[in-house]
Amino acid sequence: MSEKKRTSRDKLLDVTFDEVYRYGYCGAATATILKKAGVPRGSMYHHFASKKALVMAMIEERLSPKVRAFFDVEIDEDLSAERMIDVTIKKIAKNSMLIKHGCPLHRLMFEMGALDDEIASACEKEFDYLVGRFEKVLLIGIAQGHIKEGDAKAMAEFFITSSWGILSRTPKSSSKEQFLKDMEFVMMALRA
Amino acid sequence: MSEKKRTSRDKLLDVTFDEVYRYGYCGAATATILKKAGVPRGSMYHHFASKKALVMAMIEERLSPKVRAFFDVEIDEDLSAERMIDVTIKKIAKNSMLIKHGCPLHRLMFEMGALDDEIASACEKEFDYLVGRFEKVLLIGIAQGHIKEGDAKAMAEFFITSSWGILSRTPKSSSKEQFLKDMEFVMMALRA
DNA sequence: TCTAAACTAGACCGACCAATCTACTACTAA
DNA sequence: TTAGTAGTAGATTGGTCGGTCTAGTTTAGA
Repeated sequence: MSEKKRTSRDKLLDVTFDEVYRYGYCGAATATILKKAGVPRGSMYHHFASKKALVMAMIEERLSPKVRAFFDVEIDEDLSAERMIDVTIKKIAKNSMLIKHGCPLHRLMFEMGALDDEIASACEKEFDYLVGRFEKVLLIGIAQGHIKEGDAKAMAEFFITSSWGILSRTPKSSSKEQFLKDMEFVMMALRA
Repeated sequence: MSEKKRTSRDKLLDVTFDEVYRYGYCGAATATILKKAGVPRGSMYHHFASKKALVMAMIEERLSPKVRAFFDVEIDEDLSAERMIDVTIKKIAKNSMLIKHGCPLHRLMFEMGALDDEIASACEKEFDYLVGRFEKVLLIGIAQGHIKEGDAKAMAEFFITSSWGILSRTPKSSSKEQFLKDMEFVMMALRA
């Protein structure tokens, strides 16, 4: 497997992530992706059967790792659950793209939810992963007595969906300070 | 001003609301809108200068009233603030379109936030209205002692954005029960 | 060195997009 | 009756969309 092969494919995936994040699935044009990646049409359709296939690969190889890197709680048994979540929140707050344009997974999931089952399912899979991770942390928190007793999975889903909503304001009206203030409310609902 | 004139314009606005709600601004095709409304192209461009102008009118004359009808808190000084909010939550929960496809204002605002300033501003105006209404109710709640002391505007923004996030799951994974459960967490953050 | 597969390259295709155009009809007021 | 306006009607336009096609180039193994 040559370096060039991977390079061309990788460029396509990188640019596709950016374009879909910015303009959505419908708004992202293959012609633009091709131009920005500096890759000819034939190469794209050699590597991917269709625009949809390109986006499905992008979800798995770009969006998923990025989202996990930012939204995932790093579990550290030595820390309190509250501290682990706090670190995650601060990490999100530091990423200005997330603050201004929201979570890319949320964007795609919300747009495609009713339009394409396969893309929606791929997004849901990521959502479920994040929920699972947060659930684990919340269970630790409940055991530690820092988090309210109750359905940890439901709490995790509340945490992620409400965070997504908080992050989904217009770039103009969103800010790091606003986000942190709102997340404080979210935590109030979960703390024991 | 004839009846027919209003009928044609109205049909266009009604169908535009549906199509934009379902497929987004980019995904909504004027050809489809025209076909579903049973209105010829010329009529549409007689009433509206462009697709964007059509959507701007739709926001003001359809989306805004609908969103206010569902998301707005009806202020009733005889009730407790908590009860007023509870009525609003129950009203949202009863609307299956909102539960399955999320808030149409949120959809458009999230899609267009970075793509068109005028549409984004029109949406923000509605957001600000809703925030203002909730703020008023929360201030009543604070006075009554049912709601936590604090920045009522920030609380109102938290309430709306987190509700939007909670409502923005895929149609497959969203349900009335899930929504009510999640809104209970939101209220936990606000109750005194 | 030869061959097959992997990959690049971009011209090209029909479908569809928003928007324009000209012609026509219905209504209204002078 | 007539002139002007509001609205209907849909064919047409230029541009963009995702996707196909054929040809050329590079790479890896026999």
